[in-house]
Amino acid sequence: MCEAIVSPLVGMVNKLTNRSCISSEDRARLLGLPSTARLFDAGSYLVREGDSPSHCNIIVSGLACGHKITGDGLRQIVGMHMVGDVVDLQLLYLEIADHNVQTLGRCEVATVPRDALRRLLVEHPSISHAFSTTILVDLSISSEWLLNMGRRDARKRIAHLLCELAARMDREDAAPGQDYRLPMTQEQIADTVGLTNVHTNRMIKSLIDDGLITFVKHTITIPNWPILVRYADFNERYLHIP
Amino acid sequence: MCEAIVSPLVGMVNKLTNRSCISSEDRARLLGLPSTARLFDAGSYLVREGDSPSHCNIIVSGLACGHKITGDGLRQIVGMHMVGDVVDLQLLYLEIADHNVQTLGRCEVATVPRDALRRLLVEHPSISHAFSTTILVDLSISSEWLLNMGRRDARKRIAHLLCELAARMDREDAAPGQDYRLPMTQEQIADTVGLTNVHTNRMIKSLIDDGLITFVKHTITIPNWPILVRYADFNERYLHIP
DNA sequence: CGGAATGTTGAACCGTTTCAAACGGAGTGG
DNA sequence: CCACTCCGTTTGAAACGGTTCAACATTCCG
Repeated sequence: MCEAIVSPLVGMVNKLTNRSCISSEDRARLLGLPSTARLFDAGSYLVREGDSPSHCNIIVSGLACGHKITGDGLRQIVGMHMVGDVVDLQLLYLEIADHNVQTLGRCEVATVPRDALRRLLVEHPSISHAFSTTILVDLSISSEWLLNMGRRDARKRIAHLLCELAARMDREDAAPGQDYRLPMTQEQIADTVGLTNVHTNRMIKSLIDDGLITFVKHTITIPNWPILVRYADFNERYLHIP
Repeated sequence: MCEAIVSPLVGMVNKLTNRSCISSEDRARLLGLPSTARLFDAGSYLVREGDSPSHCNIIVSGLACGHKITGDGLRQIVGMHMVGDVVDLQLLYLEIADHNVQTLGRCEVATVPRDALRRLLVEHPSISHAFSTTILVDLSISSEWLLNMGRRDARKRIAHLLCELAARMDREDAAPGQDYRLPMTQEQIADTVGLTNVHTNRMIKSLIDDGLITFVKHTITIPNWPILVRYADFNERYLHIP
């Protein structure tokens, strides 16, 4: 019995394969990309606005977020990246990054030369197809976030985010409504849903008090999934889970 | 002097060519797609959430928007489409639409069989590259909208939107700060920035009173572009205009 | 010209922010 | 092992920005 060395890119390949049909040769090509994995502390920057890095980052374990900052220093988180995600998909086709990417909690990240990845994209349509699909799903999530921030009140907004994360989290058992680890501070949640940390705290409290969720030690539990889903007006269609 | 018949797709091809390097053969292939153009009244639906249409829509003239609706009927506009845009890029790689697309003002729209377009994508990497770039720019705009809605107050939010539209509008002279036609009602602007129509009205009024903009007969004028840009905290980097 | 859609205004109300202070837990050094 | 600090959470009270509702004015369009 010999344990094969697992590429840090398996997460990425699995995710791409789920979303799109990729031949086993193409899978092998992706896994064959030169990559190095590294461990980052919570709050490390992986990409900074204005950068034009020569490497792409892929989450191997942990969580990261993309964010932007206004002229007067207010922060808005514009996306969440989970295991298997390429956090800088932007750089596949655009030259400079227009937002920052930062780890949430400790995070293992694989690095791949941008050029090597780009070469695969032009040479193998099905790989390019898979990445494009991923970008479209990101865009779709982004649209739902706009709806969430623009048209739902604070409590629903947070509930909706928690539903989405539950649905997107990579877990062995597919059933939602289980616990999941959420290595975010309440301030970061606030920056995700466009509220203040104080008000976010009150609303989370009230969700807990009403028994809709549990939130201890960075672990979210959803005791009754259908109830939270209905309350949050959550419809997972926009996630395009196959 | 014989006037050549112009394909309704020239707008699209120009836009793609601006963003990405496309050979003249590929340009010809795109222009050669079978297409039919049609005129739509204001408020016509081009795509509905849940649809899986067999055709893609491209704006030939006019303006359209994408929007989503919450469970209790509140609307949020999640994207704006101008001439040359494929309004249902989603459908290039995903099967079902997760938001609606509706015209704003009268709108000329070209229609292309989805399969024909998809075939071009797999056969010609540079075409696929161009569309992917477009999707990434849309995603980038979406992120900036999140920042705008989440972290800027009502007046700035509207000012920022008006700057963005000025910068994105397809005009002969590239200089911003000129007039542009904006065939939207204030209610639609409200639905774009996540406010009520009443408050939107007051804020637009106050922008006008302070001389930052002019807005008569669906035409926006920006008398002093740098001042509005600074006020709105607008940085066009996220538009990735080449 | 008439009716419907859109824009405008006022006043009361409420959800969210702001500011300030206290609490709790984790990690560090004496 | 305790005292200390740091960071994140919690709570209260007051202020503010944006909403709501309702009425009226204006523009658009058939």
